Amino acid sequence: MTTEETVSKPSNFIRDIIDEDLKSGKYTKIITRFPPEPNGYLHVGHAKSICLNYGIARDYNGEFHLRFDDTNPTKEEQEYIDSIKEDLKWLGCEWGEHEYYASNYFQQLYDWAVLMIEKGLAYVDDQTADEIRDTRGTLTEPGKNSPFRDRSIEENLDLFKRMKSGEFKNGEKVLRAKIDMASPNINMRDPVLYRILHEAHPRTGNAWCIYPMYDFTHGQSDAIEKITHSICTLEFQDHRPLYDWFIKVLPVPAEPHQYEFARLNLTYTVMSKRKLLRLVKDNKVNGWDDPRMPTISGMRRRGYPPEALHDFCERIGVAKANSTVDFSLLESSIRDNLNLHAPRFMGVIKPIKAVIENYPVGQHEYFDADNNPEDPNAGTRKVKFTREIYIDADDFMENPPKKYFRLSPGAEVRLKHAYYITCKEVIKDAQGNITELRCEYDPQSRGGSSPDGRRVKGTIQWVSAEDGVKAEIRLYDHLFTVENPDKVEDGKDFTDNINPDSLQVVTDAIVEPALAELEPGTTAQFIRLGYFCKDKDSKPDKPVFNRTISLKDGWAKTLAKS
RNA sequence: UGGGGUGUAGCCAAGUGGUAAGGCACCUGCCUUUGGAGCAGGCAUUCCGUAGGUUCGAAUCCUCCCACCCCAGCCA
Repeated sequence: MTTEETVSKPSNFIRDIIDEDLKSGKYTKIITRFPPEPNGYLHVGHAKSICLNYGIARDYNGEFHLRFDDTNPTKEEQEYIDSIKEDLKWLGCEWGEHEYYASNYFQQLYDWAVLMIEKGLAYVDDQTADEIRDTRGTLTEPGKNSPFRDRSIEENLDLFKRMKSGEFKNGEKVLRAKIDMASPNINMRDPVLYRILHEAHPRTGNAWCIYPMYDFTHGQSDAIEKITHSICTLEFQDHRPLYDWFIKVLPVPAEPHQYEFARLNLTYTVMSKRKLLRLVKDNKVNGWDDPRMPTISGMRRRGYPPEALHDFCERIGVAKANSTVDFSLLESSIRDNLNLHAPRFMGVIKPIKAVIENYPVGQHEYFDADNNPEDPNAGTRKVKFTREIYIDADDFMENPPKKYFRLSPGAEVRLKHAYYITCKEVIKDAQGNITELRCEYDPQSRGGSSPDGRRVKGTIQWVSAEDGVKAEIRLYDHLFTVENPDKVEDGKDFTDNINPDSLQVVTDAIVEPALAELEPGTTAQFIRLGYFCKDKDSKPDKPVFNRTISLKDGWAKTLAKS
């Protein structure tokens, strides 16, 4: 019998194209690129593109370039450049020496623009932005030629040079390609190549006051870097003819090709930089790295492992159909990864004190607790057991329903790693709130099983009242209450769908002391509760944890069904 | 009434003329010192957007139609 070890490598239509290009000898080396505009933070949609581009370069022994598409200084900032690089590194991308900026090519692009003029393929237009818009035509009607379209080459050359030298104000003139104002593809109706922007650029400072447009920049930058497969999202499909036109008309050093795939949409969130920026600017969240944000930095702070994001990007596939992925698919990748790798600890979010009446006052002992049942190499740690402990309020019910096998009066439950205990008495305050549980333990059940072999179904976590540490816990839920936040009635917008309960802060949780020692950024499992990531806001005496994701709750499901 | 795309299960997604992969979700059991995890099974009655056609045979080829997405920035 033979078992075929098929390591599932991602397959998609782009890789199919690359396979063919390699097979036909069109290329011998594949070069891809990730081309962010530094005008915001990266989000999980970018992660999809990164995994696609970087994954291809890696799997085909090719080359991966990071290229900032920094052609619009009115929106771009160094802070964004820095954050993008940090996020890419965290995702495990290595671009080595291949860090590029479209702004590196400004001079070459300018020279090519001059060449376009010389070939009669570009002209300086004096029309205002409004006039250009009004003469562009509509989806069904052709546009009208600009009255400046037939200027002489000499005049165009002169004007363009004067645009560059700063003689004109913003908006006074633009350089346009001379293609076809009647083209059914609006992108071909004499697109603007250069606009005047008296604005300092994060990289080039005040060296330029004219900046190339995306269409005049992207393909040529690809060609300069000898990118073989320029992969972008669907909305650029209409730009491909223009992309190809520049490549054909200009003496570029290579002939790259553009391929488009569908961008990622996720339920319960928004995925446009514009909207994410708004959430940040309007203080709907606490910054770009708020753990509720779908940004890479938000997910990092939330405690999502980068490997889980890779796994997710692999699972969703790459295709051309618009789609919205269930958030639960992302959660599945997160849980799968964390289950295997996250160390386990005990903590209680809503502590109730339980006193083990028959456990001697002043006595204590240590139990060995496995750090990760999924990973024998994770080892064990000591947890301290004492007469007074805390358990979670959710693990006790005075009047439990059927099949509830946690603690209740007279019921027996197993304390994880320790003993069986039985609740003997419930102490309440004047208002009737439970303040303390009086319990008894079975000394025979040390380690969590008894010689008589009796079955105790329920196992709960606990923390010693002697060495438990107080902690702040931030419980997160979806940022929006509906699957598609953009679907709103007239007069409303996506912010009307913000979930008012997306963040709940618990300040008096109690956790094992070992958790206070964890490095910020570490994600651990709190047994039976979920995964929690130590936040950078932690203080030595007051650790702070972000709930990354809860554990699946089978009990909640059976409750819901009954 | 222009151009460019896309329609396979609740959500993603393979499939490229030979009789509908896989994952998520969901449902059943089993197991369990996390009601987690794991294991076993179920989950598109040949309706693969719809209607025709070609073919021994069609999700795959052809034709009509329908639905949805993108494009009229001196944004990317």
